[in-house]
Amino acid sequence: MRIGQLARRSGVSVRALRYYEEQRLLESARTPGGQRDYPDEALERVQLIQDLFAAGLSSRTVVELLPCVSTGVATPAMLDQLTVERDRIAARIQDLTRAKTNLARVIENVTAANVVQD
Amino acid sequence: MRIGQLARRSGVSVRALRYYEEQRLLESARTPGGQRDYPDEALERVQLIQDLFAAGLSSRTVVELLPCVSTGVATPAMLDQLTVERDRIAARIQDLTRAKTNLARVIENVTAANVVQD
DNA sequence: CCTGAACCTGACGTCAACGTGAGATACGAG
DNA sequence: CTCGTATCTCACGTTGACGTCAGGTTCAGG
Repeated sequence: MRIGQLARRSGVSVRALRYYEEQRLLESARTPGGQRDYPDEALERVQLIQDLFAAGLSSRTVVELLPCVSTGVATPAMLDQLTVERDRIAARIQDLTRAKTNLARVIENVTAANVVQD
Repeated sequence: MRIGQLARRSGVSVRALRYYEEQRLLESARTPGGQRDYPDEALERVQLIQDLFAAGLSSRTVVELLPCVSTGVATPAMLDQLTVERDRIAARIQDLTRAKTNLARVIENVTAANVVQD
């Protein structure tokens, strides 16, 4: 599969895929002409990378954790980092939940009676 | 209260407070000598700003919504934006929850038996 | 009056995850 | 062989929320 097709399938840009390779998050074989050629598993991998990015992990962290995420084998240090990140995400969820509750309360109050003309 | 004290109390940097003023998120009186002088309510306001930033709102969005958040009075457009932001946060929480579940599963699998020496 | 800490206004630096050309090469159909 | 589209490698631009440095001013205590 070439880069354009992988981009369309995964929903990320061609530029992003090249960036992932530059960051060593994703590798590719090359055609004799030098164009990237991805195996089918690349699709899952890209989606996983997006998930981790969406969770707020940096590319540096992702590149450290990807091996054990995909192979299931980890060093104690990697295991440590995994739990650190999981806890960070949990804390972030708490923050967001608080913020959502705040906004919802504001909406309640405003909806009640205080909507005003422009 | 001067800027250094507000910074210490709120836990944000002096630079950040000046930035908030630049973005019209926070105003200040001035001493005859030109130094910023904040009322006590500024502390709550800074914390609110931090909350909204933490929720992923941009300063532009915050400056639009702050009036109704603090006064409880909104135009229909503001009400709209409020719900948009609340829903965005809700969606983000979903994403994070998925990512957390993923990481937790990886941790489970790894913890089982596959921890390896460095 | 003096001094050190705190404050002031620019204005440029940072960092991550790409966006956006520029100019050249590869691929597939006809 | 040709043409159009896809892809390649630099390499600089973008965005947001500040960090940081420079050079000068204000404030409070002694």
